[in-house]
Amino acid sequence: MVLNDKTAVVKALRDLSLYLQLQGENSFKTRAYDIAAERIAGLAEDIGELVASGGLTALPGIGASIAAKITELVTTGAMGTLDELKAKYPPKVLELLDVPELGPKKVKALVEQLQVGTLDQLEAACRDGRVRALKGFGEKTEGKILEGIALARRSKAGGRKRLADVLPTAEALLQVVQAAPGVQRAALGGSVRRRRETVADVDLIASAKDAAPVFKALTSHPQVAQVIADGTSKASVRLKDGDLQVDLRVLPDEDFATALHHFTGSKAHHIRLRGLAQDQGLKISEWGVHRGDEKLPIREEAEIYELLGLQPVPPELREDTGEFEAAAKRALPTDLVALGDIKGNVHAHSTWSDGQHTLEQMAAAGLMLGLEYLTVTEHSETAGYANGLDADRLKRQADEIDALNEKMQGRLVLLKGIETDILEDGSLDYPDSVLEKLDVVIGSIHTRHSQDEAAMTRRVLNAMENPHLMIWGHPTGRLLLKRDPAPMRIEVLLDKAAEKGIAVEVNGGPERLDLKADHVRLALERGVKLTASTDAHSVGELERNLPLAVFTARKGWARRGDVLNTLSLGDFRKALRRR
DNA sequence: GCCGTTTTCGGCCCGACTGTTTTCAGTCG
Repeated sequence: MVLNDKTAVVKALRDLSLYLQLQGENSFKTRAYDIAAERIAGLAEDIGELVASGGLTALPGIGASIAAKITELVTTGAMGTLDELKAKYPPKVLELLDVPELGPKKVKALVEQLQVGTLDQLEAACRDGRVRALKGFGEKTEGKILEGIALARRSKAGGRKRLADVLPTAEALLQVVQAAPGVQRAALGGSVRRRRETVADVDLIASAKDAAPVFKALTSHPQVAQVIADGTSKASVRLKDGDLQVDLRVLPDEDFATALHHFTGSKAHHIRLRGLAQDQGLKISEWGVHRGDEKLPIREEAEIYELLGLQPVPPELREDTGEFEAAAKRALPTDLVALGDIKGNVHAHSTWSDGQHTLEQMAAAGLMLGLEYLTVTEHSETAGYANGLDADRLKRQADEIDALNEKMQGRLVLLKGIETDILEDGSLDYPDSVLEKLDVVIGSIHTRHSQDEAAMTRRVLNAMENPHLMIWGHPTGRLLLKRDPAPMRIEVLLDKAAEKGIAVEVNGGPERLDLKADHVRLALERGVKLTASTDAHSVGELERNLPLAVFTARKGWARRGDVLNTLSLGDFRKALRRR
């Protein structure tokens, strides 16, 4: 085993697909590599173990050929086929594909006929007018490529944005569309609706008899920087704020459900669903479900699934990661946790440590949100950077909590807790004599994220041996688009959490969403309970972060009963009782 | 390249929009 790195395998497969596309290879063949890449990306198991056990070909979409290439990469650190292809092209050729308007065919022409190999060279070729001289290119394409180059340079990080950063804009634009003249129904679609943790654009779907005024409402909006496309059923714009692309579709109301379904995706989900439809002599597109020339009336999305003998699939679950198998057996969860199920806030900070608002302000905000209880979990002593509490200040805070609880007369109850650091050796940051007095003990890692996998795993295993640990906070420590998850054997740790009855947090901090949805599923398979936590450092975050935690839990197939803070106060405390 | 209770060969989701075209290719989602 030379390269036990899942992301490297995924990247190699994706790159291989791109190079083969540049070669002009059969699209079904290149898609096979993309499908395999997605399969590996969604994999929870250790790629090295899978290779060693020979289990790769058991995965759908991975046959002998791709399995051999993955095995080669993992065992030798290189993939011969990929290296040979790379050698045929300029080293940075794939970044040309990041330019909107440029796909494999156009890039191939540019590389072969103009010897263009970098964004800079492509820009120069456009400015010299050499691009427009190529067959299939013209003046307009040249201009669009120039714009695309600028865009590609601006969004080097792959162009994806955090869900939390896009959601407010998306919801505001939905309101703009809903308010447009003649709109009957309107909804968000795409990866925003599926609650992907990062999204590339915003999809809006609306129904109206006359589409023109609806398109106008979007294209004339003051936030719009550029209108990319403006057709009879679709308009695309780019917003001033963050280069965010927004696509709007407007259709007759009879097509709304199938259009919404279509533009919700995912692509992988559609490919499976349409394959199943074909088997039954049906054709599904955004324009409806057809049997031959007959168009079947579809009023709601659920009818599409029922027509195929499937249980309707909630948007968050439409990723082709097992939902079809479950839907065929009618085994999909029908009680995914929802925002309205949450009775208490877990994980909050105040001015006692690094929060922005006082305990009283946080309590008042919790009350306004209709919560029954709120766990006060400041940082612990070692977290000096966050004004962590020593045992003495923790005691004084307890007095303030007692006073506040008395004042609120049970309308909202503050629970005494701590977010203790899990120290480098896995010990917690306070002696048992302090921890045993607390209602809630969250253990989190805040330092030394760079320990290797074995050390990090041992560290958390040790922490879980502590009978006072109740909740494992933001388990992997990742920061979306910023910091990778800490290396750790997540399955081993979730096994341990299940054994010890430790709950695992789904942290709704916009940058965290940790556990992530894939890991939530792993936890649930083991019977581990979750908390949908806000990790709120201000009253605003109490409200903002809870939906994000709930969305992430839902996307991981969490049901109401899997999430401890759906319980009322008494049951929540019982569920957290120390071992 | 993957896959298979009709198939080990012959399929593989489907359509809109744009620009370069004289009927369509490429890109996108």
